[in-house]
Amino acid sequence: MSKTYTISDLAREFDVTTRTLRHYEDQGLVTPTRDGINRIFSHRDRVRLKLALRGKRLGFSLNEIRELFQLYDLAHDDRRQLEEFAVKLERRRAQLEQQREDVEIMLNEINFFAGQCQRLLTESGREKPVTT
Amino acid sequence: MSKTYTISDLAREFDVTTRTLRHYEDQGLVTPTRDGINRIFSHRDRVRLKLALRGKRLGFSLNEIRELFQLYDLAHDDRRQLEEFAVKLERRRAQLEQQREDVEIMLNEINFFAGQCQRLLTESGREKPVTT
DNA sequence: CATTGCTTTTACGTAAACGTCAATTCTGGT
DNA sequence: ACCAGAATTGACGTTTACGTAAAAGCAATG
Repeated sequence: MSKTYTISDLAREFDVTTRTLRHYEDQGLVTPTRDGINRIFSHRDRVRLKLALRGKRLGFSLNEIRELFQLYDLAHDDRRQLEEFAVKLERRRAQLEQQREDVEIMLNEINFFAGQCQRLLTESGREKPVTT
Repeated sequence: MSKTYTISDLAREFDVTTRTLRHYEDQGLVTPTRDGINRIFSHRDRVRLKLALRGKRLGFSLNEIRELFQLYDLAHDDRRQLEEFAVKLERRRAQLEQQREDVEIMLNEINFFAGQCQRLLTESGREKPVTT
């Protein structure tokens, strides 16, 4: 008997609304069982939610995320599915490597601009010195 | 007299539709001049487009991107604007560092799964050997 | 000069990812 | 028994980022 979560447990923990969790169920990203009418989320659901939110931060759509989940679930037996999975993983990898590059470039730019800002701010600070 | 571009020049180069470029003009991301009725994009527009598309790949909204452009344009004189700019840069930096971490995690996962796939595929390849 | 090709504006359409009621229902506590 | 605080299911609304179709204007080319 492993740990379970209510909808608001997960909502709190991951800082999303309950609406979001219901929506993710509709989209097949999580598959909570029921206690009567109430949703019960498993540890697996929690993991999937975490993965989904990471995917989202990286700009993936819920469809893409679900597709990966499905392929991961199905790809164990079927060879065709497995090959398809491998292909999609390659695409993702390429995309992620592009993204890694983008992140580095932007971080460099931001560091540069932040430096400029600091310079300008401290300069104008000296022009108009504080009374302390 | 520096180089200029037509709408389809840029569309081709960056692999977007002309509709997208018009939309970006509406949103104030690019500011082409006119030759009669036709748009003429400058080098500056090209740079901004490139920045905008990088921002998009990282999941930023057009609003956020435009905001950064505006702040960058205005932040040279006004100290308040400059401080605001610095604050927003910090937020972006935090977000990008989160994203960098996300990318690394996902790349590791993908590498792991891709490895599994290869293993399974070559295994099943041996079970059913090719006739060559 | 007619066609082809690229451009324009206007304007409605759409998919994704939830937000936001509304109307109930359930449950724990007093 | 009763009330407050979560939970539920619809179902319509909203924002973003374009897609798409329609109607029209220039420009070169055969």
